[in-house]
Amino acid sequence: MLSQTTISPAVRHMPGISAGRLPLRDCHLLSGSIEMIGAPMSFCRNEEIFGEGEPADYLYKVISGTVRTYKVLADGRRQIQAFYLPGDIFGLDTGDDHTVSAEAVSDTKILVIKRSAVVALAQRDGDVARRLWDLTARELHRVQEHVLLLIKTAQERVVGFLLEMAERVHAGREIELPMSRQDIADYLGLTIETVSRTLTQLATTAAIELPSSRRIVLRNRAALSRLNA
Amino acid sequence: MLSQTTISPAVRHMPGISAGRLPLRDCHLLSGSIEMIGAPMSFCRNEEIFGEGEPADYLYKVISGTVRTYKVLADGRRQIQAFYLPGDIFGLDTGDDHTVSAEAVSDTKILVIKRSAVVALAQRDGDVARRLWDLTARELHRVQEHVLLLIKTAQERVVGFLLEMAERVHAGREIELPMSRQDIADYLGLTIETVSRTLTQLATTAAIELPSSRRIVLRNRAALSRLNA
DNA sequence: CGACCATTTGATATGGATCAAGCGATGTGG
DNA sequence: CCACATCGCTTGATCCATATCAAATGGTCG
Repeated sequence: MLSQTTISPAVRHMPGISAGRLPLRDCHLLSGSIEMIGAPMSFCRNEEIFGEGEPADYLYKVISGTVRTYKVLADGRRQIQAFYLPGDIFGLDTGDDHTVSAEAVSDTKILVIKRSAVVALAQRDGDVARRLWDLTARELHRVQEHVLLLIKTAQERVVGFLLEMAERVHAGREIELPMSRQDIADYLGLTIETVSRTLTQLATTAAIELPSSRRIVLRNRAALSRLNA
Repeated sequence: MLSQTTISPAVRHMPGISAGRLPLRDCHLLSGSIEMIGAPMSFCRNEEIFGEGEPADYLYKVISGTVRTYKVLADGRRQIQAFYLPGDIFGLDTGDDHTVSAEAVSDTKILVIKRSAVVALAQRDGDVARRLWDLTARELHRVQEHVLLLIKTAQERVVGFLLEMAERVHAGREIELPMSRQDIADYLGLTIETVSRTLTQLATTAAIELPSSRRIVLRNRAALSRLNA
């Protein structure tokens, strides 16, 4: 059982914040048009950013690196809800308390923003409020796509994941995955073995190429899209 | 392929709306505190309310009956995203166009509200904006729970569904399901046969009772919660 | 080089899908 | 009022995709 009362590392580690003072800094919070107060923080690989059940006093924007949010079921199964890449905002999937835990997938820099400041601003400024709503609606849409992934076959899930990642990192043909096979498996509701087998099978049929386990070349996007159901 | 240009029945059938005039009526849109403009409409069993890809110009509040929203994959599989019961608001899971289709599960009365009116109101009134945000966040939370359901075993999914429905209809021990086994199956990512078998098995172990196929008595909630993982 | 960890590969087991038949309620026409 | 069609649901038999268990491989760091 996860503790309901621990303080999130994002607060623990940040001098000044727990004392009620936020380091002032201008930065673009919401897709680059609203000036906002935030503090940059660093997390190393696998470090916890916040835990399920903790008060959700902050919003987070990924500067560099990758973040995973997840839940662990009673029997130990872990479901990854989302991966957040540079530019993505997370932590608004919530009411008063976090309903998921968040960890750094790789060494990560994150902008931490006091939620109450944003909410207060939104109360006065309709545009900010609209932005917050849009962000949440976008997140909702993403989770709905995730639901669709989870009813598909293993091959369709893996292909869907690759296409999603390719689009989000907007790389060319080759993508660098920041997460492990176990992370991918827990995101797709599969086992690590099935993910691995599916990737090698895709490589065998020349749809992809695997220069290394974390690098994947999309060799035939048309074929992949066809396999995406 | 679903048409991208058809007009939603909610608009087609409503005299006055397509002509730009909304019947004026006071009603409580957002959990009962904001006066809003809306028009009541009726849909009979299995009638379409709106279709995927249509412009999302309205929000909907269920007065009586039940609504399902769903997507159909290319190969014909149908995934039900949500069931909406009396009091629930749907149609805000979207940007400009509906990303899902909506149908009446049973004969249903729905309040139809012009989206632009709500958005305009939210722009001026921070409380309304906050309400919209909350509603979307709540929907997000619901979908995240749905994701968790989909990685569980068949028995856990069915039990989870029963407990969810019991809570939402806040009935006593006996719940009346408005939807068919096929609807339940498409919500849970299972087949109709597996849903049926799981229910009879739960009945055999005395966790539930099945007076008729649509009526289910939760005989042992503690046992059910234990089976919920 | 050797330990460690992530990943791949192989062999087998199993939960749920699929295919197929039976059953019970509801409705319709004779 | 009954014979019969229809539809939703249940039950049975078999199959298959993915999980599970187990071992081999490979890459990284001391």
